[in-house]
Amino acid sequence: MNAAPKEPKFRRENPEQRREQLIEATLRVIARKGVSAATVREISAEAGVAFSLIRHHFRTKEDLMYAAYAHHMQNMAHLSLSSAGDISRPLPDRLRQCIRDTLSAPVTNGESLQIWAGFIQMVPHDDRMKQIHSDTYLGFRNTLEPLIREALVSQGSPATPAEVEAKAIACNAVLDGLWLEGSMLPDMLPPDRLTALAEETVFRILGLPTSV
Amino acid sequence: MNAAPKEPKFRRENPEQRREQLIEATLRVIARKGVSAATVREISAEAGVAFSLIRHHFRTKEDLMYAAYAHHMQNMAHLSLSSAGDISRPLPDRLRQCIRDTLSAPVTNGESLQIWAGFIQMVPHDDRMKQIHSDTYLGFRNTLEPLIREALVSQGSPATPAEVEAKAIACNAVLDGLWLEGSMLPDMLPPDRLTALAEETVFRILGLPTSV
DNA sequence: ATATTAATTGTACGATTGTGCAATAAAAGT
DNA sequence: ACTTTTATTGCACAATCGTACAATTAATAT
Repeated sequence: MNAAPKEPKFRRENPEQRREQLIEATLRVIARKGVSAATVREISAEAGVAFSLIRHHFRTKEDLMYAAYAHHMQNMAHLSLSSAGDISRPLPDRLRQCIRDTLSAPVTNGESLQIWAGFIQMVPHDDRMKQIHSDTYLGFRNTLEPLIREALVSQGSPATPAEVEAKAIACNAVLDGLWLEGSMLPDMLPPDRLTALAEETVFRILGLPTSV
Repeated sequence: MNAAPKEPKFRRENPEQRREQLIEATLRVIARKGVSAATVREISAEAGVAFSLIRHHFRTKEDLMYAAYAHHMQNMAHLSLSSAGDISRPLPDRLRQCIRDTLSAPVTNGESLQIWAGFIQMVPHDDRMKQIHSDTYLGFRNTLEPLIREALVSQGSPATPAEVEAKAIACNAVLDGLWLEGSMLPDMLPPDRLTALAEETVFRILGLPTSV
């Protein structure tokens, strides 16, 4: 009788894609309502699936959190430092680009901070969180260090490993601090202002000419 | 028969003191196990009282969280900047003292960071948290600014309001960033190292002589 | 001593949580 | 067309959450 093509009740997704959908739904929920609101039911509703599906793709909810944390951190690091290795551009340009990328959306952004803070408070209580944390943090600094070394060398400044490390930590701290403040008080500290402040401070730390 | 003095089953405490006990128990629990573990039952166990007592001293659990957040922030600010106003000491000394107080325990400290991160993620979703946040943050910067201004004036540097504010933000960012990193990686960045890095960077930002 | 006050306890309740498991159905193989 | 596979759903469950409220009991006033 009825030859109308029945609409399928759900789509079978590639497991890998589905995992990513669930991870991204998790991050959206955390950004919007905080970690405490990131329940399996809320997340699955955000992803448009039944809440029991989560446990088919992730052994526990914790596993989903691990995956979401790693995903978010790798994403932030990439957004911040993707221009660091572009050797076709002059050094100060690259540095400026990294500073700008770090201190404007979506990296410097209230939602990113929310996600970060939510995860950070789990780190001390969980070994796998610790692992993800130190991996991504050291990855960030290891990408930044060559830039610092190059800057010091170009100035004829002493570029001993100790010196490079110290300056890298200091520059990293400036970026972290401004990222923090810019994310929390976006009206008071818009991206242009943050970028200008960071450039001047970083260049001053490195002894580079403060271009004007 | 038995004239043994009955041991009272509990002590009636001054409400004000009890409130503070509960607040401090809350902060200990959050520091040790994270916000999600800070349930009324866990907190009251930490304080050594029945869990239903909490709701006699705080209208809701949220109210307890507000009080704990404000308490923690005021405490941190005081620990960090208590020497800022001591005009009997020369400026560089005061600056150095504030830097050291900020970048060593108990301010720079994994547990303080835990507490801070736990509360920070509540800020965007709650107006009273927002209020507490901006109050304490601006309070911190307003205490730091006179120090910056004094430093600039002592150097004969331009100390226009805009200039002072910019330098204050930069110095604040350095402290925030190093506080963050030192709290997360205490082994890699012990207080002495943090303090040395901060002094050099802050003095360089302000154009003060980098004493050696 | 006795009465009054309110800090404290004990228990119960509905809501929400992560998880377990059987039923269903979409997609791929035959 | 039929079977197989497994992604997906739907429902139930115990545990834990914040809250409500009546019963205690320490402390104070009379």
